[in-house]
Amino acid sequence: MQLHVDPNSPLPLYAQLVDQFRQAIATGKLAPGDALPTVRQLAVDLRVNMHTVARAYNELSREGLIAMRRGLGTTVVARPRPPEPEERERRVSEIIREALAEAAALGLSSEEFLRALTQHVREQT
Amino acid sequence: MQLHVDPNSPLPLYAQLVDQFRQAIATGKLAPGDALPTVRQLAVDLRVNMHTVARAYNELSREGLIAMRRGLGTTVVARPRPPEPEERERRVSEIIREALAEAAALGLSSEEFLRALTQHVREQT
DNA sequence: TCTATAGTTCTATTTGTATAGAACATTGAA
DNA sequence: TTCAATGTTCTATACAAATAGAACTATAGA
Repeated sequence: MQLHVDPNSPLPLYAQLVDQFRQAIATGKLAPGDALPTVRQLAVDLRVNMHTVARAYNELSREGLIAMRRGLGTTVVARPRPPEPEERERRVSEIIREALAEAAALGLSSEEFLRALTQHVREQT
Repeated sequence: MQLHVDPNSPLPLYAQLVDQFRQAIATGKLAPGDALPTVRQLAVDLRVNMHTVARAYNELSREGLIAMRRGLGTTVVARPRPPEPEERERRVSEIIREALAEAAALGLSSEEFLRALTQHVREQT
């Protein structure tokens, strides 16, 4: 799993890590039982402070996604509870709205973006 | 133009403002010549400090998107230079990749997301 | 039991964000 | 010229983020 942090981003480092792990777990790239790098190791790899990694892990732990145990390391516990259909609907709309807005900022109409996505999905299969 | 800031977001307030204005300008919601709220006024409206708004405006000014003039106020100067086709291509891919990842985190396959987007676009017209 | 591993806690320092209040500088309009 | 509007600069304070280093605690395995 490739992780990266951008010290110049206005998003705090710990939040960048949380986002990436949350995403990886939600999509199954990290499955329950999988081990995460140790706090110290990841800190060295990313050239980041141990406490910064620990903070990210603690956040994920609070959410119930991972479990940290002294001497043992950290492992994925569970995939997040899937949202209610209504909430899910709302969030899909939000994803679409945001993607279209970003595409528009590049000069793409909704139709053009839809075409690009269609092609992308076709190529994946 | 409706603006909003979330004090609980890990993204700094000034960065939230920059994002929203950059987006509005890029999509044409704010066109060259349009006036932005004054630093003081927007600070009052958003219940945010004057310096926070000023910082956001300064960032946008540095990018050449707006011009601030004492006594006159702040106006949109230009739409951002459109990226080269190659760069544009790359960024569209990135938008797609991210949207699909977020959709996947909600349990949607690429095909399901494509279907949702198709429907969304149809409804817009 | 001993030891290495890995998370936890503590203190301290630096930097960035946000707030507050005040004063200053420039501009257009009265 | 005078004034109000608007951005600019300055000082100060509070808090969060990030870093650094050290010591502590729980665990599995030799």
